[in-house]
Amino acid sequence: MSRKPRLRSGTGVTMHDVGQAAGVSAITVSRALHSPERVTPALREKILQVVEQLGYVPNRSARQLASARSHTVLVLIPSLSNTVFIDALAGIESVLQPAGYQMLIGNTHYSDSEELALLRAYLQHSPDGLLVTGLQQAEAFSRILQERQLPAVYMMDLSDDGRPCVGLSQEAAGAAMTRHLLERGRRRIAYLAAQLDERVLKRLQGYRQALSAAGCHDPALEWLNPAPSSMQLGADLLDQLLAAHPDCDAVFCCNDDLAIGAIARCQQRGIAVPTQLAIAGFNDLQAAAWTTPALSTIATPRFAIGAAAARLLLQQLQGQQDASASHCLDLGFQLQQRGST
Amino acid sequence: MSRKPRLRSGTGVTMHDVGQAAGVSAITVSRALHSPERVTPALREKILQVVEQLGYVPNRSARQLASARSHTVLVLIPSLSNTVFIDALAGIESVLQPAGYQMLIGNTHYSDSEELALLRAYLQHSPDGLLVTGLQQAEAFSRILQERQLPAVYMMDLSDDGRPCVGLSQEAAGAAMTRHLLERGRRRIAYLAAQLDERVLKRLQGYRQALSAAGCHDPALEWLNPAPSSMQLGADLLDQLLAAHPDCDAVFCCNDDLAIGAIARCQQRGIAVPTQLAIAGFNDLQAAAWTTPALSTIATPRFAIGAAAARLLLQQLQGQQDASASHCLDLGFQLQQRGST
DNA sequence: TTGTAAGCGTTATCAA
DNA sequence: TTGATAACGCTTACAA
Repeated sequence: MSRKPRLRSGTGVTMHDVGQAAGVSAITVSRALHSPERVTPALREKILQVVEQLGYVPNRSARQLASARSHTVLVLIPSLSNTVFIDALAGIESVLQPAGYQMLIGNTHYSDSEELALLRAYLQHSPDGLLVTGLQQAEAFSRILQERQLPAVYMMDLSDDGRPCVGLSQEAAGAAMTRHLLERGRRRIAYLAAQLDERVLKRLQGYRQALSAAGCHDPALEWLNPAPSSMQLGADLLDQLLAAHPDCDAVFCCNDDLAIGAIARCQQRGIAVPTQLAIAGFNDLQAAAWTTPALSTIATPRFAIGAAAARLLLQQLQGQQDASASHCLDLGFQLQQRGST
Repeated sequence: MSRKPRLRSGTGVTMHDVGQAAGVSAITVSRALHSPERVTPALREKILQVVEQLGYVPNRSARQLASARSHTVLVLIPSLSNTVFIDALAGIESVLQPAGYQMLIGNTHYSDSEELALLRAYLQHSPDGLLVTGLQQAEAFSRILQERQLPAVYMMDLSDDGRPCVGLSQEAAGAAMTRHLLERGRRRIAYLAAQLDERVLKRLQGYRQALSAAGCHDPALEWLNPAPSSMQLGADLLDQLLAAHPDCDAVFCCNDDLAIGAIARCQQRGIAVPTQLAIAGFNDLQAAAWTTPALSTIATPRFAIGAAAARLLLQQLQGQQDASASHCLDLGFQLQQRGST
């Protein structure tokens, strides 16, 4: 009675094959690979040899199906073209990969609804956990996480509701840069912003606080544009701003891209930076140190944030979290003063 | 006889459950979802309703295991911090996601051995195909692909051995920029390079050809450094180069990062660009248009390359490839002349 | 410490 | 057009 042969993935070497060749059963091979301590050293040695010989590659689908654990983490970031998130990704990778976890990357394109759609789509992979950028998601988002009991760690900002997070206070950072400009003697300080995601708006809050405290907040100097950030946009917005407010003596750009465009435009227009106009950015991208003059900015520990968030998530996955401790990790920021202020 | 209950992933709603609720069998649900034409429209409608109602989410592991197809593509890129590859990634994503394919991203860190290790590791996911950066891999690499009959498309360069690829002639691009500098009247043209991956070396070949043809090739002006590219390195290498060869009248940097650092250093040192020294880059990153003066460079269609490579791979996966046609897609490049030359 | 039996959720095969 | 049955390769539960 010939059984019907089905397509086989990979080389077709299974645990069963390895077991036969080593004179043991499949389950022993499984143990030798995943819980070495439960198998006699000599036996384990032999099994590993056979694995090598036959070129056995474990089948992850089968493993997932049987164990109901995917060893997979879904990472949601707003953009691939923003170095900030790529750096965080690199940090995540540095932790997840050695731990045997796979990361699935979802690009939300700064959209709540795309984010939700991605979550739904990636649910098919039954990720063990999530790393999410920011604290604000679509309403259904957290409901789904709760229904499925999916652990998540939030990155880049600090939560005030007990959700585990790793990041920095965007508000404090915005305030810090604004105070720096005040200390440099500026009073007509504009906030130039694009994209207007939650982090950009929190920096705006910090900017407002600092200026209000100093008694020089002027809402007319908040120059906001929802378009995606770019150097070109930075240059354009600077032109607009100066046309409307020629008395402006400093521009705090919500990120380095805008700031680099703004500085270049000043060069083109012969506006002296920082004498006539101080310019500040945010994030400390590599290029910030190489403009003329070099750009003052806020350095953010993106790689460390990604790595710490991944570590925190792994702890949760491995059940090591104290339900008591609120896990909100503030990794801070650093003001990089350079020539532009 | 109570069966032992096991951990269930996700919500625990299975095809079987959906089938029961809709009064059909599981297999019919499967067909309703994946081959609609094989199910009565009315029935299909009903099934979809139940799917919605119960919040059914297909289990990808089970699907993979049963069908021996993972709908997953492994993408190998040398670096996450280089925009060039991120752009390609975005192009890939734009094709793969709508087609229902998942991309697994492997970061090789510019290392053949890491690349091989990644391939081995990701084999566990039994990817249906590969998108690989560059043409040069470790020896075992292609052997594994052959053993497993894994289709692969190579990106960023043009193969001369029939392997399917999408990219541009790095050599021709290197030659084109060099000829441009010659046309601008330069004769002492240096090649400033870092990282020294295969693409950088091919551009070097193009540079050599063009200069030899013009009778002004001087090997002493090839300034190569294996360290990772950075703006800092570009500035440093420029200093070294000029110290050794003060008569140099143009510098062709192997990428924009180096070039941006070099231009900034010229500004700092008061070297007139391009009058005294012309500077050219490669890739046309966003920042290239915003240096002072703006950087002349070679624009490369990264997004399009990623997208086309993904499309080509999908064709192979769906068995639409003509074995006859050699699939080597040259998407070309464009010389962007700006102020620096 | 090792093995046996059963089941994870889906799809391929074959039959109705 | 639909369904019954048997895999897919692995791991859990339990027994030896």
